[in-house]
Amino acid sequence: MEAKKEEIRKGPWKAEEDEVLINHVKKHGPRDWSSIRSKGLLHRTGKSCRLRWVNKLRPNLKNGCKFSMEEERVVIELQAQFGNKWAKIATYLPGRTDNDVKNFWSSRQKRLARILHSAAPSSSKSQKVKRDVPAFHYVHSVEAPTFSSSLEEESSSKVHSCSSSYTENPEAVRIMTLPDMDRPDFFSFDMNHFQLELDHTEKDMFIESQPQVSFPQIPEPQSGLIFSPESQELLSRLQDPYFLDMFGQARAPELGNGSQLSIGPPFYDPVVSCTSAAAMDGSSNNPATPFSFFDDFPDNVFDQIEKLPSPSDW
DNA sequence: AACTCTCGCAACCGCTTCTCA
DNA sequence: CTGAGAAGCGGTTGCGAGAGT
Repeated sequence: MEAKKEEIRKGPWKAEEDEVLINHVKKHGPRDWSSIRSKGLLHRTGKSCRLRWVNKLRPNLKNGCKFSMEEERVVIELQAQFGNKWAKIATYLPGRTDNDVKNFWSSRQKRLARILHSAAPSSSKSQKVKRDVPAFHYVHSVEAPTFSSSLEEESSSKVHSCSSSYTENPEAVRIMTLPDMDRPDFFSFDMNHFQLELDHTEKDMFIESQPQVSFPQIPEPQSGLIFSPESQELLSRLQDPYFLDMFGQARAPELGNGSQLSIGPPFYDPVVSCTSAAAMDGSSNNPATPFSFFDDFPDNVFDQIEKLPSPSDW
């Protein structure tokens, strides 16, 4: 008649269960998870109880609060430094759990992968759907691409200037790069590279502060490209310095030169950041503030980017 | 209005590491 | 030292909500 003692409940937690779990923690602290079930308090595994506590019930969690820009930055940099050590990364982000960080990262990666994949000529069929061609004016391109291991040398590679508003944002460092993907199928366009033009001052600053990486090149734009304001905004984000971190370093956490990262252990107050009006009311994209480059990539941002010849052709 | 797609999130699974008898 | 159980961690899955068609 009554449910078997062995029956283990799964799925979403009820408020009553949460209450039982909270009471248990009040009495015994966040441990002895298995005893919750063995005492018959809940028909959940200890593992499940622990997870529920850690991810949802623990005090001071920032549930329902989007990652602030600063948090994004931290995650990107720490992921580059530590790899997928979500629990470790989460310790730098008070109020965030490893699950939060993991979900944040994977969803952004997925979005980015989709966007980049849609840039591939072979997959262009799937990209037309949502938006019109973005407006983005390439003013000119200069010099031919060169490949070298030196960033200084790279700075003379093929670059493009553009008329988007990013040029007015001194915070924006103007390089984007793509990951050195170890999955050959990640891009079907043969790892063509991207690079945007630096103005000299900022470029020099960037060069001084960044590791040397092989810079992808922005494919030669077709003349007269016009991108929507939305895409211009996106493209401006692509020039965020942390874009470089994410792609250039994220895949090489074990590199000995992780010291090139600019951050150290906990260095900001994400709670404050979370509770700021901008973070809470969704206005964090206020153009007056540093942008969050991950947000809202238009699906077809790379629609007009042409395939480059593979480096072996150069 | 119905359907599809994408995203964010919660929770589970399986493996590894830790603790303790 | 060793083995069993507990705890921790990273990867994956499933679902609901919202936006787009």
